[in-house]
Amino acid sequence: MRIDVSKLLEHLNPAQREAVEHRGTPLMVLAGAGSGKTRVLTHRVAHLIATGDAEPRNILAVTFTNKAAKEMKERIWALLGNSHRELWVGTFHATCARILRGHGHLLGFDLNFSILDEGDQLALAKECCRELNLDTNRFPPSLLLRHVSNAKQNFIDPEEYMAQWAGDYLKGRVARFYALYQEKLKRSQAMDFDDLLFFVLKLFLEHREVLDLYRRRWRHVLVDEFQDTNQIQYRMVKLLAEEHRQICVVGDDDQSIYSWRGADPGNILRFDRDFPEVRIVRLEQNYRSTRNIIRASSSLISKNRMRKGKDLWTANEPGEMVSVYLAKDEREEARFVAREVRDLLLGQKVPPEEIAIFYRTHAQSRVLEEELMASKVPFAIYGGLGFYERKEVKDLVAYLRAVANEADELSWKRIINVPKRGIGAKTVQMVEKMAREKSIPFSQALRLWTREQRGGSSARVQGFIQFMDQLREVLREQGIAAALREAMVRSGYLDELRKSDEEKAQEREENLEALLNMAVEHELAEGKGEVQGFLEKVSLMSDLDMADPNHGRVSLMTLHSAKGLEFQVVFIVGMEEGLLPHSSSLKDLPSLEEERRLCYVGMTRAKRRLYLCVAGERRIWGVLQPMTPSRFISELPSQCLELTGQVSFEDGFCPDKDTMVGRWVRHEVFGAGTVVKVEAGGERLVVHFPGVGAKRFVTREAPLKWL
DNA sequence: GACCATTTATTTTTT
DNA sequence: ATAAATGGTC
Repeated sequence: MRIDVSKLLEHLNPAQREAVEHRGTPLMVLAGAGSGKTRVLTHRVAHLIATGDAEPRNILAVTFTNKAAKEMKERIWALLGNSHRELWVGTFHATCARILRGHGHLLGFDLNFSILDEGDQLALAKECCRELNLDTNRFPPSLLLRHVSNAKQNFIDPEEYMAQWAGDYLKGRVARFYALYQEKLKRSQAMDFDDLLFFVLKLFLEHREVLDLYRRRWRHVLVDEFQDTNQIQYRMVKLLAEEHRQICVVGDDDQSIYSWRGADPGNILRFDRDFPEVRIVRLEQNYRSTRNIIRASSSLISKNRMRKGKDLWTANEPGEMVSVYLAKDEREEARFVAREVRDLLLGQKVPPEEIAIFYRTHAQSRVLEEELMASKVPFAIYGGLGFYERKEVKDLVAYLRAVANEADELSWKRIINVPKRGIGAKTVQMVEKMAREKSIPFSQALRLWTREQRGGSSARVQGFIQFMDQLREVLREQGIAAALREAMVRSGYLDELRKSDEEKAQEREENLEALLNMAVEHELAEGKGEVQGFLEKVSLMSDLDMADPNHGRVSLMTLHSAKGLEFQVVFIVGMEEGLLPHSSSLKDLPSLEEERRLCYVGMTRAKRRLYLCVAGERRIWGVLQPMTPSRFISELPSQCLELTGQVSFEDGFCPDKDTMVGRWVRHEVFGAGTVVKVEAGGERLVVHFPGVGAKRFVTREAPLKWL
């Protein structure tokens, strides 16, 4: 099929066009929020194909989320007029999983290896702690896992870690933990998320022929959200591209909000160094938001010192002011949001899916849910527990994993007594010991154990094994969905669920039904025998990806999950010191700046209308605490703000002087401002008014009211 | 092995 | 406030 090349370039601005047409040297696109980043990526891929510069199978495009990958694929197909299965667009993790299915055997991995999610990891970590007699108060599994993850992201294996840190009190223990953790993973033929990346890099470094294969295959490499790449991802990409140098990375340092997870925005600078002939294109025109929103956001982000610098501008109309609402407490804040949302829906006919409410922490969603519910506003919450993390879904998937990968000890142990079969911890312990002693997989030890033991639970174990063998047959002969149904019904799982007096039983059953439907769908798309692909999908998908065409619902989510989305109307709630910026980020400048970027990301999601909400007091962990408006609000230019809401502190209320700094006051003439300094033991105050500047007052006589 | 009481720890989390 | 994890008892 022929595609009109000039048509592809038609609706692009000069910078976008350059990014699409550029050839010959590495390319870095610094794309501001709403500047058409995805557009550039999709058009570039389509352009590569349309001009004949590349075959679909020679292109690798990596993203961070399945959702982004899916969107990109669909948009490219739309441009090209048909679907290209040979075109590889996927997340880093899915790409790595695929590579390892193909070549993992070179590192001793079974083709059917399992992928552990966070819950599985934690379960395994706890096991390790128990075996190592680690005091979980002093060394919480989550902390140990964090260290391990860090090590993996820096490509440090257990031996190297041990050699480096054996003498260190904490890290010496981490080292032992790391070694055992990896050993258990290997024994289970399992990998965690970091392993997928780690082992691909290892594969590339130790087996040049594999690297060469992929270098020849993927002659064009494109990376989305480049600011979010970690050390190991960067090295992977670099290895793939350093020979042909046909690489295009797209990112925005101002939207780097995952550095606490290992993302290293320094890779942007590193790219400059490793590919000195790089062509840099800046996309600075924003097509998404009104001028007021852009002005407020740009002003905020300009307060960051560590940035590459970009000037975002827009030709859009000024639009409405950014609303700052001062509420008495979180309840009143939620009521305001609910009331406003209702008005937008009914009065102004904004469709619900064009409205979003963002917060810093999940804990904040509860009041909002209650108030929205009370106002009969349809809404959906994203994040929190993902579909595949739900207990009942994980249980059922564990059955599938156990038969697909006999070595998967974690899965076997998970389901051995679910539903209850009278096989308890004692039995599991004994079988485990046996498996260790004979160095055989857990499932094999189970079989052996029934042969050697009489009485006790051995008959029940026998029954369990028989059931699993049967399940394997069903899977082989009738496919995934049939096997899931078998595991659900014939095991007695569903009966137990129905009998339980749990109030969520109904919901759980619906989830299982949804899982079955997904299995059927997968079979239709990929074929009945494709268990591995199904399990991979299940492990690598988050519920954010499933966020179905969330039609007819207002979206609630954390600021982190808001990245990459856009809405007509956006509310950011909890704009208070300690929440945004979060208290844990006040210790150093880099984390404070990341909080500012987080706020920036949230603000730039809004197309037409932006609300920032502040509560004067808030219940945190059950205790009522006075709150101060976020410094980020005072960093916005007052000309594009509209301050509304109740006065939330009584007149004359004077907190002690340590907590006065940062407090908001209202001045008869200057309007709202924040206290920036307390002088002479509280007798004088320096107050900063947005757009006016700093003013000094005698506290007693100042015409100020606390907000 | 199951159940109830007490204790404990709560940032964000694309995969 | 809350939920999960632990520890004791039956």
